[in-house]
Amino acid sequence: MAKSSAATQARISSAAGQLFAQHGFSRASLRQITKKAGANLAAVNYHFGAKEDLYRQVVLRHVQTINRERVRLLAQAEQLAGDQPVPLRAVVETFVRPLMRHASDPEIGGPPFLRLVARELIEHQPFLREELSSELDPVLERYARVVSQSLPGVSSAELTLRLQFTTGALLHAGVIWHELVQQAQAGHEARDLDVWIRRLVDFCTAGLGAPAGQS
Amino acid sequence: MAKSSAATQARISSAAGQLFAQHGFSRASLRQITKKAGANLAAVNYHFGAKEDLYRQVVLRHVQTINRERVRLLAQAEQLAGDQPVPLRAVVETFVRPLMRHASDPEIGGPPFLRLVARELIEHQPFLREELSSELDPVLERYARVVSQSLPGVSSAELTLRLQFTTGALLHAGVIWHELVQQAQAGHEARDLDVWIRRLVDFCTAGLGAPAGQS
DNA sequence: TCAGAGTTGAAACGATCGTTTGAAACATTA
DNA sequence: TAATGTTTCAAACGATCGTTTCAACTCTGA
Repeated sequence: MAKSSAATQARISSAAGQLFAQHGFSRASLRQITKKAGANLAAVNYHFGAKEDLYRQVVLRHVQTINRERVRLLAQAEQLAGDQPVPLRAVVETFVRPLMRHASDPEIGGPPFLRLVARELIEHQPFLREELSSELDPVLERYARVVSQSLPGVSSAELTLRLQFTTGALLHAGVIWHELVQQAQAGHEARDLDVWIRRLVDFCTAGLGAPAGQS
Repeated sequence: MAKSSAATQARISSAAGQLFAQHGFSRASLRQITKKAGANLAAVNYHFGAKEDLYRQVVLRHVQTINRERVRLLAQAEQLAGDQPVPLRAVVETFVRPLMRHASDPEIGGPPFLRLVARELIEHQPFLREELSSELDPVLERYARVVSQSLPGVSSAELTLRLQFTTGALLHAGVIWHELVQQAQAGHEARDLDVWIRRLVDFCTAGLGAPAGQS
């Protein structure tokens, strides 16, 4: 019986992921979600508790997946660099690529999910703010340390800020990329994602390594 | 009698601006708005039509104010440069400063309004998408032309994209700046805004002028 | 001064929302 | 098979929403 329960939860979670991403927390109704999932309306409250709990679970699942992949790639790059500092461009790649890949893969999240993350960073829904911070902040601090080794001339406060700017550029880029792909009736696929990532990495690498303190 | 009508509309519009910014379109209710404005619930539909019309008016008012100031500063910078290309850094300043100033001035919009703009660029509410695009796109194209003169080595497509990245970094920076100011119990005020803008301009200027096409 | 347009007000309408309820259906264990 | 715990289901609850209605009020112009 536990099998049926898990399957229902998975269907609801998947449908919720798509509808929350498309319409946001308050506009995606539980009736929409359960209908798309082929489940009963009451199933959400039975399996997940309140609507907020379902939302929390969906958002954190995406963010955790991306962050795990980032940490994995970053460790790999560090190993490759040996005792030299990791090249800045390689660090940025590990920061950008997992999120863009996640956004471009319909299997795991698909383009719309990026809006979900971007929206969440803007809205900071009170009931999820802390959990999201405790998930994101350690990774950002890790990146700040690694980047500071590649850029010894830039202060720590400056780098923390620039990583935030990078995050903003990345999120906005992802949202726009999604819209462009939708308009351009597909046809490009994976290669274009690589071009997009390269341009984004160009931009962010230069920004992170900018000469500091001009007037 | 027209005087009373205009005053009521202004109170509603102001209250709506604050509440839409804080809670978003669907979560800010007309009952909240009219209560804050000291007006009757029916006054919104009487003076503005539907809730969507009120929202549209509020968002466009902010965006138009910022864009007018951008164009003004850009023309001023062009005049100062004579027949030389405008220095890239100066162009970025005219792009960044009006939005950050608008966001930091409680009189005209205040910090929360930035969330409203950022959210709108993510959500693209269907009923306002076109109007917002027709307001933003010409300005972005204007900037693409000016920047391309300062950066003759970068292709037009690349620059358009980099301006989008700049927009993303700018919006995210504004949202975060608002949160930090709230946490840090003020005390810093205008000087800190300038530091913040300088750092953001450092980042974006370097990003826009990045060497293109690395692997 | 008085008819009439413009504006405000209280109340209600219909719709949708998240959540709860209690019975039916199901699988599992004794 | 009988008993037990788990999951599904249809239905309803209470609350809130945007909008409409229509009477009361206010000010203008002849």
